[in-house]
Amino acid sequence: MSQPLRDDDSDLMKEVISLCKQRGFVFPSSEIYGGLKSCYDYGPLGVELKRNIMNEWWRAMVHQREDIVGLDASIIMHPRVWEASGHLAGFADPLVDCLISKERFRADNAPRPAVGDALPLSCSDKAQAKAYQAAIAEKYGIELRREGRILHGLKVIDETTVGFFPDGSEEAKTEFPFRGYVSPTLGCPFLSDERMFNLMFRSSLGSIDPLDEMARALDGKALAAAEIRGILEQKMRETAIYLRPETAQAMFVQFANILQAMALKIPFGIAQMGKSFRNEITVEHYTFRSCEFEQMEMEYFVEPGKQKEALEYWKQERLDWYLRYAKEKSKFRLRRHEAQELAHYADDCYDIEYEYPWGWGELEGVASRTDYDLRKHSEHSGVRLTYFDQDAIDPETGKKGRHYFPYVIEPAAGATRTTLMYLLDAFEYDSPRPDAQGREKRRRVLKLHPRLAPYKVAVLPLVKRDGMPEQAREIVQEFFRSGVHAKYDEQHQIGKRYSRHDEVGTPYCLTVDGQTLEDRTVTIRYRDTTEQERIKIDEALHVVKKRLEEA
RNA sequence: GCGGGUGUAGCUUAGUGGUAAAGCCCCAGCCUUCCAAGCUGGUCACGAGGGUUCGAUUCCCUCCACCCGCUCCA
Repeated sequence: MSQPLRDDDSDLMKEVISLCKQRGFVFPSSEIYGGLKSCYDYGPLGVELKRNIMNEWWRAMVHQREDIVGLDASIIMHPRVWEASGHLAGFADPLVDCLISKERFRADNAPRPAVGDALPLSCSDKAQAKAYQAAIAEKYGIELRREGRILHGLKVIDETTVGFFPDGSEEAKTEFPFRGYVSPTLGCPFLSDERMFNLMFRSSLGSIDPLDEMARALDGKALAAAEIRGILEQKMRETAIYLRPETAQAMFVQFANILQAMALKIPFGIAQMGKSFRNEITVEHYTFRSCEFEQMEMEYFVEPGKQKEALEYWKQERLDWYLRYAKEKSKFRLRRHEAQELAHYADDCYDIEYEYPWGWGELEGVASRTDYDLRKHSEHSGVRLTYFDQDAIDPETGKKGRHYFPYVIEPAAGATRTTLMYLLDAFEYDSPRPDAQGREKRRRVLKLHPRLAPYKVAVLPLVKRDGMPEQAREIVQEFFRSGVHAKYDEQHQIGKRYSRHDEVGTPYCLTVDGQTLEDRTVTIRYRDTTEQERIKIDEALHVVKKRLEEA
């Protein structure tokens, strides 16, 4: 029986991060220069794992069905793509810091008290209330009345003014500018300026440095900061391009080409995997949230009205896909978005979530995107991005033949997240058991699904003599030729080699021993049970392939 | 970005105002015929930059990175 790591999962992340670095799965990016925030590199084993995961996705989404085709679009697209999609405007969130409590929040989601409302500041406890009371007195010269953990005295006068009303007073003693909202936790109107955090990476296309243009535009002018910003923004825009914040848009932008080239009939899908980039406000949890990440997205186009059943289908299909390779099935769930949680383009959405060591977090969003994207791109480009269905009845004319914007169901998965998730899922310490010397040892093993494992098979001479290495090399060559990723290993004693392969998740070990030289048989050892069987050399490749196929 | 914590070898840890110890790993050799054995030898570290000091890994400052919250969402 396996047991969870220690008492809880709190050290699981540490263990996995450490293993990843030790055994070549994931390294901090640019580490010799001190690392770079949230950037990680996939090492020799990590790249295999991530690739295997992405290949499995591609296989399930594209190769194993007839209604989905692939795309590999340029990461840099026309800037107008992002105007049309709403990312240029909508992807910039106005963020504000509360000057008293220091909490950071989105201005558009903050509570908006009405004119005439009192603004009690609710602190977490008495001590905090006292501290905030003092801070406000010092900064703004007003003495709020404290009642337990609440501070009283502020009131909204009109849309742009709050006042300090000492006890019993009808007249505001002091007035302050009011933004129309307060900080969510404290309820405080003393706020920093709104700052836009554009989540897209901006660069410029073209070999001419836009800085020269900017310098010329500003030369000799005495301007205020806002005016300078306006000019710079203008000059920047002329050559600005953006790194895509999602792979999805290319599939809408290429909708007409793909439809035409492939003669597709609705319902059909377009799938794409690749890098995306977002200037996250905060990065966290190792590779879980980073500015550069990899996605596996598919846009599934359906007739308007059929989106609900397609959503039902895809949310289940995608959950099943994760479960197919997972060890702990109970750590997955579907969670439907609340109405106010939905993005502006969505009419419904499910998240596929995994219970990470820090709690439930998203792996994939399966969103019902309506016809928003195709409609927008059609408006902005002037190109008709509708589908003509000759059998459908046009609801307006009642006749056969209908042009419409297809509705879209989008399963959007995080490939980097999925990679982290399967590492966490596979990581395990076996129960302690005595080793050959009778000492208690716990086996550290990555119980990755065989098709995800970096090495499929290790080929090992039992000892480094008597022709065993030669025989083993012959066997491993056969695997190389057939494209099954194999590893020849002759260092250290056999037990150590087994456990090293357990640690990186190699599901099968083939061992050449004395008997091999007599009857051309080898032992095959299974990672999860450590049990062994004897098989013929000539069957080894077939046996491994079959196991991989059936796993 | 703000608040709190952390930073010594590939990994896990010890330690000191006089340039550092161990276990595991790794490398070479001996030994070894199935689950991290043993023996011998070896490589490798005080996150970066300033300051205080005769002297800093240790004290101070700044930066960088990581972890935990606020926020985000693939």
